[in-house]
Amino acid sequence: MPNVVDGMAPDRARRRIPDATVSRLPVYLRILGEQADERVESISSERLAELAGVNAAKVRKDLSYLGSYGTRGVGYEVGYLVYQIRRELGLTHDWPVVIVGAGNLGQALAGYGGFGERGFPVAGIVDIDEAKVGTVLGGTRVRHIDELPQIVATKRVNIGVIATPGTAAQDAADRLVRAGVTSILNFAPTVLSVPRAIEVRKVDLAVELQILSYHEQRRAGGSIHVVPGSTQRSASA
Amino acid sequence: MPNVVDGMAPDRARRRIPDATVSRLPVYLRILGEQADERVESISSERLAELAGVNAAKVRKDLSYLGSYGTRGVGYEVGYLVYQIRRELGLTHDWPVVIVGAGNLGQALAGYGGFGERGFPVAGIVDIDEAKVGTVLGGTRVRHIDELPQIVATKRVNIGVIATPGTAAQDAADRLVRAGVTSILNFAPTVLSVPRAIEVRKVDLAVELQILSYHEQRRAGGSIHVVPGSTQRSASA
DNA sequence: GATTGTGAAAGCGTTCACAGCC
DNA sequence: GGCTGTGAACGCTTTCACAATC
Repeated sequence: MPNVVDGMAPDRARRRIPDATVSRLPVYLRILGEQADERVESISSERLAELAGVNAAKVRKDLSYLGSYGTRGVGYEVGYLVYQIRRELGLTHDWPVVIVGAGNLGQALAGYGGFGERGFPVAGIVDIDEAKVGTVLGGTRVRHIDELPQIVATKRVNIGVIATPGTAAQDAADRLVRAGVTSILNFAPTVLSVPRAIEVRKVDLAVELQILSYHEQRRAGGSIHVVPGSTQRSASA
Repeated sequence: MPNVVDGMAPDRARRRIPDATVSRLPVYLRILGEQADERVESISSERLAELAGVNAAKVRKDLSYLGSYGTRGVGYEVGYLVYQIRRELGLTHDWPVVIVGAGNLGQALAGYGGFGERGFPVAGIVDIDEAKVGTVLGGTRVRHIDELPQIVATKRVNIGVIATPGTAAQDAADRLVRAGVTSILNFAPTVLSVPRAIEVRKVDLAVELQILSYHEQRRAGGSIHVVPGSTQRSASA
């Protein structure tokens, strides 16, 4: 039996949590936060599942990887669960991020504000284009990409965000890695080549749209060239 | 048995393609397009896999769902494969999209340009805030959200993009569905409730960062409170 | 009585390995 | 000889179903 010293990680915390579960924990966390704001103190897997758009068994399995933090016949204490998920996700402190690329997307990300609120303050935004250097985005002055190592070192940045055009993305990644960043969120439509130790996640907006296009095309009946739009009721599922 | 009229969809095209494969086809498509631009006429699964950052068996399995379009001992003809993937993804014609929300993200998406190039022209952008109506973003004038039904009907829009704050996202979804949209790309951190027939995909930037945070936290050693940053060489994987 | 936690079953997705074909 | 196409094996994820617990 693992001893619990101070409410901190028992053995459990060292066991690897399945990727699929890790990707859902942030969703549970947001919902639990909202529930806490509404003074809800206890929640069942059934209710949490409903709010998260998944099924209850999945919620219970997911939460069981964190430990046995529920009470049978009752449910989960919201505040405690928030604490445990935050701890597991490493959200007990802020993770400053640096954004590479001050184009449209970089500007939007810097100006978005939601990052900082959720524990990912923008420590800096850089661009290779001298013309963009000095302009202010979301309260952060754009600096030249050559200053990347300094920003990463002084602000203790572990996470880099690539918001450059596809052609510049590999260079951005190389610079981030050299500067000491160990995780990258890549918005460019490019497969990055980085050392194995670097964690990369990719968000490709065009890919998402193309997946939707596939489903639209299917419901239109495949090869038959239906004019898209307006009065569809659509297929079954 | 559906008859094959003109090199269009054989039986194969009606078979459902696994989700995981559908999500990779756009990646192959982009790479094949780049290869075509460089006058590459034929490509092996090995090479395509390398460029896509996956393994060769996966590429072959994925492509086999489209049909047997390769040549043993040789590889795949780039141009033909591009054609087949585009057809399967429904990219033989444009899919105009409408963006709801002209805040930071909506502006970035409208101004991005990459959408139109890849077959998803911005048919309109709407906001509920009168103050934003009339301003021009990426060549498109912002219109009031009440005009949504008109835009969807006249421009034959099937895909809606939600770029509102989380609190407004469900209302945006309701309006999109009422206007006749059948697919939604949701950037708001909210689980949408929509009719089953509506296809929804979600992109949550904060979730992606939190997944990275999880991995950073793990490499830092879990409960031990390591100052993030600078001179890490990191763990094994 | 209600609800969790979890083995076991079922379902998907990935990888292997090799027959089939050029 | 080289490379595709694919059954079979494997591993991960989801779902079921029920004993354990409050």
